[in-house]
Amino acid sequence: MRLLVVEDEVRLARAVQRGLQAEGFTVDLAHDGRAGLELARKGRYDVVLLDIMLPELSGYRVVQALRAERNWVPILLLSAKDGEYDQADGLDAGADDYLTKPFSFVVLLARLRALLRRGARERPAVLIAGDLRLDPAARTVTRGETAIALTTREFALLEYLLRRRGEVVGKAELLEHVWDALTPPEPNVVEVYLGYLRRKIDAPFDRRALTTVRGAGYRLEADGG
Amino acid sequence: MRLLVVEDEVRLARAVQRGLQAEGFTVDLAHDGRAGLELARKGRYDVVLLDIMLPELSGYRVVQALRAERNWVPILLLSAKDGEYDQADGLDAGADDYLTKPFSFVVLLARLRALLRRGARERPAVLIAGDLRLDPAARTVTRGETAIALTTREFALLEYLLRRRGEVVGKAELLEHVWDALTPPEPNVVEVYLGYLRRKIDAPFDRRALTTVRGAGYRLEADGG
DNA sequence: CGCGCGGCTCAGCGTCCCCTCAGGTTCGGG
DNA sequence: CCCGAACCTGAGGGGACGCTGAGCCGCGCG
Repeated sequence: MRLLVVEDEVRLARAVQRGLQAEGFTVDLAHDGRAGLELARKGRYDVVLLDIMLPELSGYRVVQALRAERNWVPILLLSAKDGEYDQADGLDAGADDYLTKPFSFVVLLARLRALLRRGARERPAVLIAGDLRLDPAARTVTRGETAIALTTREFALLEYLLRRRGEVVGKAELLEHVWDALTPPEPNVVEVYLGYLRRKIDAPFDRRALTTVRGAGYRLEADGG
Repeated sequence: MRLLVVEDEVRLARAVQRGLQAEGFTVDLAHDGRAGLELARKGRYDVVLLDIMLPELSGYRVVQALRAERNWVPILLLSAKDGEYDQADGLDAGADDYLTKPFSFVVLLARLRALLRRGARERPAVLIAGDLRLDPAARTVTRGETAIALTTREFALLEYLLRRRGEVVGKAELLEHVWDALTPPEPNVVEVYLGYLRRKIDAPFDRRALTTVRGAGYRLEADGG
């Protein structure tokens, strides 16, 4: 579960971040409205915690902007003042809930869980490169019409490469993101798994989507090979 | 739009009723938990406003009872005290939102609208995947022409998977949503019940609607297998 | 009271996956 | 052409994961 916390009060932001991380969430931070909007656009978060009073761009505007782009990520507003119109306006602009500062961590958690339960049942976008398709939600991969069965690790690797298709991705970066960073395995696993992927998504179709860039890493061709 | 207001403080209840009627809602009243539960069961309301402190049956219990019956009417809790655990418990019991008394009418309206917006999105009457049909209201399941008898737990599990058909649903998520989170059972029950379901809805028909995605969870195929 | 049923736990088993290792191959530089 | 570095690949061990049959418990009912 990935959360985004947009909050200009740095101490509070960090406290919330630590608490939520302790609960097992992955938490990104932004400290002003513009940065928050940027991140929310790209980040595919499960929930966004959004302060109303923000420098650069108010939380209210951020909600408006996201909704205008048909981005339905669940938004939990944080409001310092309890001026009722602010909150009501925020909700009408498309936020899903709000909390009044100061709030207790227990309440925050309960609200978050409620939002997550509810979910923005909008599916994450399908990743595509040529005729190669990967659906993160359904956890399926197809090339043309044929479905391809991948193991967990293979899937994670291909998803990462697809998200950065066209770019060269270093072996170290793959190790860090696709494998758990705690006890890093032999770098050789990357080669091994690239081999597995090639045999599943390239060889049977006589294609070459996965390119080795000697000394630099690997690249998934944007056109699918 | 029909609303139900369950509130023992008669003057407040009537005030809210008048206000909401002025906004164009149809508003029924109940003044204790038992009557509220009765009405909520039969009434097909779009939203229920529910006081937590109620004679006969607390609002918290009413939520529990309705959710246990898989009645997903959107519920907005009204709480007099602001003891955080009450609100958190209420939300965890399945309420959708809460307001702390005293609340302003503007905020109440905004929250209501947020709930209505949300509520309208989901909750289709009958869930379908291929020739597999599940009717939550009638509590029936059929595959093609044949009716299938399921136990309570099997039904709940299948319903959840159907609501997210095509997506992979993690074991933890199933535990959290299909089983009560209070005393979480062994994760193995999920496997056990998936086995039961397979024997009832897949094996007799020589189909494979329920797919295991090793390391990730289970997926109910959108086309029914 | 005995019985059946539904819900759950447990332990055993088979399978699949992940990772390592070692030997082979390719590539580029000198 | 030679050499080393980088990469590929087949084989295999060990562990994680999921499935299933057996069994226990509580409950409702005849």
